[in-house]
Amino acid sequence: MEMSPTVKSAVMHFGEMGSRWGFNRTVGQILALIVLTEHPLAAQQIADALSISRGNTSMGLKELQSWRLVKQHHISGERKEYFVPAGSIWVLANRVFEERRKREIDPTLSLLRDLMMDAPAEEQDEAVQLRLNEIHDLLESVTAWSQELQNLGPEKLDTLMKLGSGVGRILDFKDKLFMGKTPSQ
Amino acid sequence: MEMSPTVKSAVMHFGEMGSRWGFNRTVGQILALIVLTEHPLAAQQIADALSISRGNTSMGLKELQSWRLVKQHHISGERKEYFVPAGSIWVLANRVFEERRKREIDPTLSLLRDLMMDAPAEEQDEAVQLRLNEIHDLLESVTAWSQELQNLGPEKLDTLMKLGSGVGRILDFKDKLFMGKTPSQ
DNA sequence: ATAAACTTTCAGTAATTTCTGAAACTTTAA
DNA sequence: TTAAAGTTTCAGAAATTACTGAAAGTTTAT
Repeated sequence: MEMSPTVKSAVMHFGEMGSRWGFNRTVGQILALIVLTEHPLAAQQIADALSISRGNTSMGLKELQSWRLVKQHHISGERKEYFVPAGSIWVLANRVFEERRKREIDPTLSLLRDLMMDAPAEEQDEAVQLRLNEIHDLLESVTAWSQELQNLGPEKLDTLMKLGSGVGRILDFKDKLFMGKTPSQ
Repeated sequence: MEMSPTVKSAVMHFGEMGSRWGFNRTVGQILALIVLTEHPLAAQQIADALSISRGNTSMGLKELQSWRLVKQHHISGERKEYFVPAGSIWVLANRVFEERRKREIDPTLSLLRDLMMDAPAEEQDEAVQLRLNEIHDLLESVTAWSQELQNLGPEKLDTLMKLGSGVGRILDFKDKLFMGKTPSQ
């Protein structure tokens, strides 16, 4: 399974970026390869194409499945498992986003909650509590909002994004309309 | 400079999370310490509080300045440089967000542009081109939109976030109003 | 110009993360 | 029940990343 020059560049790049995106080089490369290949790929084909060990390939595929970016695809009559992207580009982007939120924000949110519980009795550092509170609230808003956005679904989200600077106008507008009877949050 | 137990837990946690957030343990710890301390801190104080070498502290501070999360604060009459957060929690969150966009999305966007330029002449893999295009467009929308949101400024952004599921309703609403004359873009 | 007070750099070391490949495991078919 | 075809695991090796501390550099005061 030879990679075309274009695919090769893209795969290499996704490898480089891999670590910034929360996984490692190999995982990034495998993802790119699967996404850019029209047909399902077997683990061995992936290992060959990327010149990596079979073991590493297996780990990488497991990781990608845990991120729900890649899924197995059984071809009837075949013994091997094949792999394909778990959805459209849009779905994949969403999954990365969500998964990262889980890994990057949730743990901090939970620590902050704990610290805010424990501390009042024990400490006199008011200012620190305030700061922690502020961080907590911000992270909580972001989390809630990102969930909200995901619930909108692709089409509406697209509308919203295409709206661009129009968002500002719509907000002003809404203020006028609902002035005084804004449903709290 | 002793850290209170609360500060200590938070600092440790930010250290752990550091790598997920795009910097390393030490950098995360330094950031937390500076954010949670009411008064400006000198490099040496930071090194002592965290029990890390002076050299490492210097690197960390440099990194945090390159992220624009921390800035120098000169105290008149003092020879040392002190360090303080570069702004409110909200500003800091924004900076992290923006900086990460630069490091995680922009390079890919530029690679995709290149691949889309080069390739048409050279290749027959239509499908790959389509995929790359799709990824490119998605990343571009996200980038444009995140810039849009930052331009809204804190208050409006806050309104928007607090709006929650209301966003959906507003969008329907807008469709009715501007039906047919939606500004194309 | 010198020294004191402080900062930065960087070569080498330590710690962490990733990768390999062989062994153990699983599944299917005959 | 065995062997063939495949997968997963994991101990150790390789590669990468982070940290230390000593040396070089900078700035300010005298």
